[in-house]
Amino acid sequence: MDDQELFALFRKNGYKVTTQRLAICKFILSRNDHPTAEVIYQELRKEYPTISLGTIYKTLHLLKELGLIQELGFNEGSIRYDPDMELHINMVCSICGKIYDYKAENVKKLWNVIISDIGIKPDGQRIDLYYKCDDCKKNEL
Amino acid sequence: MDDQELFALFRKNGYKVTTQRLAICKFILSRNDHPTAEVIYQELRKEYPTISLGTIYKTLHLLKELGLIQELGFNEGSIRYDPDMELHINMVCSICGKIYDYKAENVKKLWNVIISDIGIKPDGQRIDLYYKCDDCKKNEL
DNA sequence: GTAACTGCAAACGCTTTGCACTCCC
DNA sequence: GGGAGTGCAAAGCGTTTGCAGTTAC
Repeated sequence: MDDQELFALFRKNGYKVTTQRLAICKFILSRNDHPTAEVIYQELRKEYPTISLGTIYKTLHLLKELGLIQELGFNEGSIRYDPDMELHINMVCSICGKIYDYKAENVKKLWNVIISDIGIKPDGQRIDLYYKCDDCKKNEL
Repeated sequence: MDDQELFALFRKNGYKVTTQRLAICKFILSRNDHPTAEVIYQELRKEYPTISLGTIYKTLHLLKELGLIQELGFNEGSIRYDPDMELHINMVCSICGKIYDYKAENVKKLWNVIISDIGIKPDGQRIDLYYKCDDCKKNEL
């Protein structure tokens, strides 16, 4: 999604285009490790020293409303933000908490079988798979 | 799981058996709607007026450590506690937030196919399916 | 008897809110 | 110019922690 499309999407929904919104939006859309608000804040502060956490949260809510991202609550305390709205598996390291997305045609196919088994119309889904990542496995010895 | 088994499990792990622990434990194991700590507190307060939220949280952590329950972080703010440690789908109403578990042999079978596709050894998983429950669908009209 | 547990209240951390100032349109 | 958006700081809320008194064993 390029600047043009973002501009259009914001305006269409009656929101103004600001430097902060663009920056937050482009940042979150470019990451697939599901950063927390704090991580986004610390990263963006380097380029925009006056940006505030309040603005980060308000913008993230806006992006959620526009359907660009989803919120994933974990029990580590904070919420993570995931810009991938398609069906995928969140691969979560059960030790360090690192996350990456796993996407495959077969997952979609099998998921559709499950959905039709249950017989309801889904609004969305969240699939987490907990495992030990390579780095953490090494350090376990 | 009856009282005898709970007693044994606690003692085996070096924990004392107290009235509060038994009550919290039996309460959470008997529910499949994944209550929050606050809900557990309000319910148990009826029978045990002096029980405290602190004790609820400490006991829930203990039960998690013993592998009897899992914590599910949602973005509504609070954590929910799920006593079903087997593979299942959390059916979450995207409007009212009500949850029930969906379990089926076919889900396990299909999930195993996905796991072997990915090729890792899983530590656990969490599968949420968001949909509109019958009550909420009715009220939408 | 004593170590572990409870209840209470204070502390904590993430998120939300309110408000004066600023900037988009 | 006007209203939406930002930044700041205070408030909110679920959860954790510390400690004196209590209980299991």
